[in-house]
Amino acid sequence: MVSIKQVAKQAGVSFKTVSRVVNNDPNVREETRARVQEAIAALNYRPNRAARMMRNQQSGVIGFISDEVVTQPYAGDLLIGAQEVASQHDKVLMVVNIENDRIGRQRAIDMLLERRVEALVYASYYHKEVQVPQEMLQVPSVLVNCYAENETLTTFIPDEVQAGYDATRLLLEQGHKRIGHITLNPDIVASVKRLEGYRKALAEAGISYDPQLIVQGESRFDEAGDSASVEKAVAELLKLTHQPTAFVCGKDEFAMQAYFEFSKRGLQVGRDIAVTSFDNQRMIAPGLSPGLTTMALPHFEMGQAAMNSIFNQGDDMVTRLIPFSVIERQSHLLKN
Amino acid sequence: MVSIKQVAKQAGVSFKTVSRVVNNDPNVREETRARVQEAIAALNYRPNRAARMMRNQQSGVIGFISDEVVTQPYAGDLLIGAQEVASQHDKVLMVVNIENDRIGRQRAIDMLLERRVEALVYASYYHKEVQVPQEMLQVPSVLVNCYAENETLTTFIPDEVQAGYDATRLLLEQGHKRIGHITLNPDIVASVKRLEGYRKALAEAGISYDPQLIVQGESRFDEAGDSASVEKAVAELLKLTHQPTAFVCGKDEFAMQAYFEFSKRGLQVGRDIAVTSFDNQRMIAPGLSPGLTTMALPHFEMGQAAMNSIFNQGDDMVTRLIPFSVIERQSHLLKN
DNA sequence: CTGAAAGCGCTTACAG
DNA sequence: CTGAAAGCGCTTACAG
Repeated sequence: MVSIKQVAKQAGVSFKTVSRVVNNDPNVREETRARVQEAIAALNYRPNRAARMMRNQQSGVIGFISDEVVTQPYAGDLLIGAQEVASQHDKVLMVVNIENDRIGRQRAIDMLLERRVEALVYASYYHKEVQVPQEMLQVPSVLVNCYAENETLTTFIPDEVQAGYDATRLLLEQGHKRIGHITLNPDIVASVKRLEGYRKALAEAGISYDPQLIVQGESRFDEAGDSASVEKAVAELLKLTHQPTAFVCGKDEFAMQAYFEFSKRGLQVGRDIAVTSFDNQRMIAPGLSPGLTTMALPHFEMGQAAMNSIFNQGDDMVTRLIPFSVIERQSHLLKN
Repeated sequence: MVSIKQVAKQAGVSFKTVSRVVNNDPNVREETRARVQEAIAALNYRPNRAARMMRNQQSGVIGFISDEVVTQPYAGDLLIGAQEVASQHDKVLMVVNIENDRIGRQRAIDMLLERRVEALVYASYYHKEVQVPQEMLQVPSVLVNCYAENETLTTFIPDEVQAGYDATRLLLEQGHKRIGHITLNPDIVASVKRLEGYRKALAEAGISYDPQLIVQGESRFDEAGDSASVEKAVAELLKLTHQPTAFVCGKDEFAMQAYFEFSKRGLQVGRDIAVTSFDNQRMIAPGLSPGLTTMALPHFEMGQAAMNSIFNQGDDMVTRLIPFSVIERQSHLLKN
């Protein structure tokens, strides 16, 4: 790779002058600048960012610790949001994905700290609690889509309660009074918080809460995609004497399976039953018929917000709730 | 951040001695080594990787240009595979995701080259042709899940023909003679090559090719997830006088929609109709009932292979086909 | 407007 | 076994 000295030699100036041209220092004679620029173009010179930053005592890189965000569907939008803001500030992201047996958290942080990252983003593919490694505190750090018990770091998480509220509200507005809710694994935050939102919406509408309408679509030990549990959940809800006319599904996969269960029974979403859901999996939601109305996780927005907070160090340590987007398709409406 | 000099001072040695200890040079007296290590621990010293690499004229970083691989479902496994191999070689990945309006290709390559990446991986989220920017040729580069017309670079792509063959073969082995094929957009490689595999399997089984059995599930201008086209495709195939008894679906989303179309007509996959598909979307394939038999794209393996080729520069420029994995669930079997 | 010196945090020869 | 010098590619004062 060609260095500043070679450019200087080619242009017949000192390497300091080349540095001036590269950095747009106005104190260079036009004629000199042109000559240097010519040499730069001729040699295809690119300033060595690392050398420059070493002198300035900053690396220009931000560490992004990905707890599977790049392998889970669309959670990668977290990264995109973060990258967008970082690149506006002329920083580059160094991504390390950690996963069970592969690269561990310790290794990831070591690699990043040896590179002198200016800040650290720790992002999880689903909303959960994490143990923050002590070393993260050595540089400005934020948590995205996850939180620490002791609240030591600025945190960005999705507003699950609001999402649960919205998903339920959409159905209430259509006049439904009996709304079934097929929940996620009860150990995860999303499950608990969304149920809270569901109850809040009911309460607000003056409808009393009926625990019979709440069934788990996912037990604590479920394999991903186990369709048997949704099958059972739907069966259970439909055999109630006072049947639900609408369903809030814990995720789009549940909704997909529920559509099948309805279909088996001759029931049709959009005609006999209304459905809302969570996640907006682009693989599923638009492809169902009718299209699935669902609450999209604010992955991109969380990534952006997290990175913005890094550049606005004035902010105190806070936990910020980022709203879901309500993606309205047809499944929450009934047409006769 | 603490530097080698501060450690030296603390330990009462020259900074060169600290360097020796850090690099496990045997020529250090045990007692000295112990003293230095103590100082390192006390100050929580971490060698500055960038400084070290600058002296050695290598950055230790490999550029990963992601053409949406981190945002598309499971394509991120490409990154994971690449990262795994890179980290075995003590290299770290610098990921830049390029996307329409956000960061462009030129910008991405500039950022990476300014960081003096030792090699470049260009990965696409689906198998397609790309224009390789000239600048990529300045460093060792490989293409993953995409290819260049002029074959200037080592390339790793999925073996579409074999996958098409396998998907069809599974059905032929069950005795099916009439196999419908719902294809992807005919402009993409996967569509063409898989059809080639389909025909090869038929020919081998001595079954003549019937163009009536081939319908597009996706037109050239389709929106993602448009369910209308699969609805039409299935209808068209089922109204043939000599109906197909099995279907090869171009992707799992098609299969999901086809399941619904069958269900509407009282047909059941696994009893009346056999299905195979492509992609192994974990969001869909295991959740369908019966579970969908599908060809999984070798994302992880392609990432690994690409990175390995970077470290084995002996290899000549080649195009290597990476096999899909056949994920057998129940949908290709008929049980009476 | 231009340049020579010093230094960022390291490692690579070379001395002792 | 240990250290002083030089240098990687830059930028930051300071001279002229």
